[in-house]
Amino acid sequence: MSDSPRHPHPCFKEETPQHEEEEEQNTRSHQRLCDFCGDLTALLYCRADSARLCFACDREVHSTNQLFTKHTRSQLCDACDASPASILCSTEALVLCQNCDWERHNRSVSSIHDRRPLEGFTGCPPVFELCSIVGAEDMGNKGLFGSDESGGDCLGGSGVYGFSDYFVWETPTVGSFDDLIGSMDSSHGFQAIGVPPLPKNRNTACGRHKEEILRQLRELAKLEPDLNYDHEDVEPFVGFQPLVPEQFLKPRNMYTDCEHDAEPFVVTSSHEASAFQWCSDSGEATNQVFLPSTLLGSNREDSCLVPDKPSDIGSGVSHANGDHERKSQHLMITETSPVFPKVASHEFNSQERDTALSRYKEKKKTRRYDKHIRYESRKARAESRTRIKGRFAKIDH
DNA sequence: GCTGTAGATTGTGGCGAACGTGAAC
DNA sequence: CGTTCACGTTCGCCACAATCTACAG
Repeated sequence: MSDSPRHPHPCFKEETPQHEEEEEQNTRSHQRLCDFCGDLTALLYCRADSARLCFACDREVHSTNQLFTKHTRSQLCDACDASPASILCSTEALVLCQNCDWERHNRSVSSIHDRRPLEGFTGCPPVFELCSIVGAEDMGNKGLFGSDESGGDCLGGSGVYGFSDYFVWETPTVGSFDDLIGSMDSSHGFQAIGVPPLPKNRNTACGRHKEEILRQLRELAKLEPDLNYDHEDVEPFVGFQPLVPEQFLKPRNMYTDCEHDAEPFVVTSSHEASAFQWCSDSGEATNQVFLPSTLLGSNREDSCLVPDKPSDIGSGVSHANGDHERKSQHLMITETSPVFPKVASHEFNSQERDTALSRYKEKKKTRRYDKHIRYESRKARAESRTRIKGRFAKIDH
């Protein structure tokens, strides 16, 4: 990741006038040609292949055998054109990789941008699913399917609705103990964070190359034999198999762009998976919180079990940071969860839930998944130090 | 509020041990 | 089913400059 830290990152540039920006964008689209055909603009990035691909080549490459379909692909970062995007900045309408996101939003002004994580996808999803994935559903309806009757959601209203939910995952599920910790403050205890209604614009996951995406999807749609199937009747996961059942059961795959991510979202049964999966639109289901299996252990409950008061648990871990303490947090919750008073999650009022939710979102926005060097001088120092078996050696003066 | 000082804390990377996982038997 | 092995991943260790914090003047 730290390929060339000394070079100014593409994101690190001054504001430019619009025409310069457009010009630059044109130049950039030439720079991000598909590694496979070398012709079309690359819009996706495959980590496994370390390749930038256009939609057509992506389909070609990853449909060749079962193994390739497991490759996770993401949109290509709009800023550096070289890394898989994992963050969507709605404010700037950009999809960004971790580095670019950090550099772009590190500054106080831009840090308030509306950002959320993006997910990759696997398999060879049909075009209408790709529309979902890249958040081009509206465009998809009009441009690909030639129908706008479905109300702005090409899958909307039907049972297959919501694939993009997995890719633009804003649903603030408690994913790690960090999140739980982050949800605690002096005024809150170990709060249940409900699953709120999905954001209205959650499907908008396109970045700067929205039009090119649409164009390529349209081309792809021409090649797709049966595009006009009935979405209600269609087998929703055909050609897209691993995504819902398996991906959901393998949390690391869900966060394939976030290898350091410490928020394993584990759904340990199909029942739970479906609960999370389909109930998001109904308010009734919003009380469910899923905890990582490591936290849940044998004490897992479908509802979140939390103490009324922050008291001991909160004070014990609220200041915690660092590996050791994080480990002990895991230990703590695992071991102490039996003593949590069992409070039905619906007993938490909506205001508390909203507060917890907003804290979660804020934390999620600022979370960094990759290693970040805070002090370059220390890094330089560490690199130049003498070592014995990897350990820093004492220098005799 | 500002400045200087002293002490405490943090962060940095490479190595190897420990650990986890899956396959083979 | 239990054991062994191979392989991949995670984590602790180390020294010390940089940074932070508290306090006094």
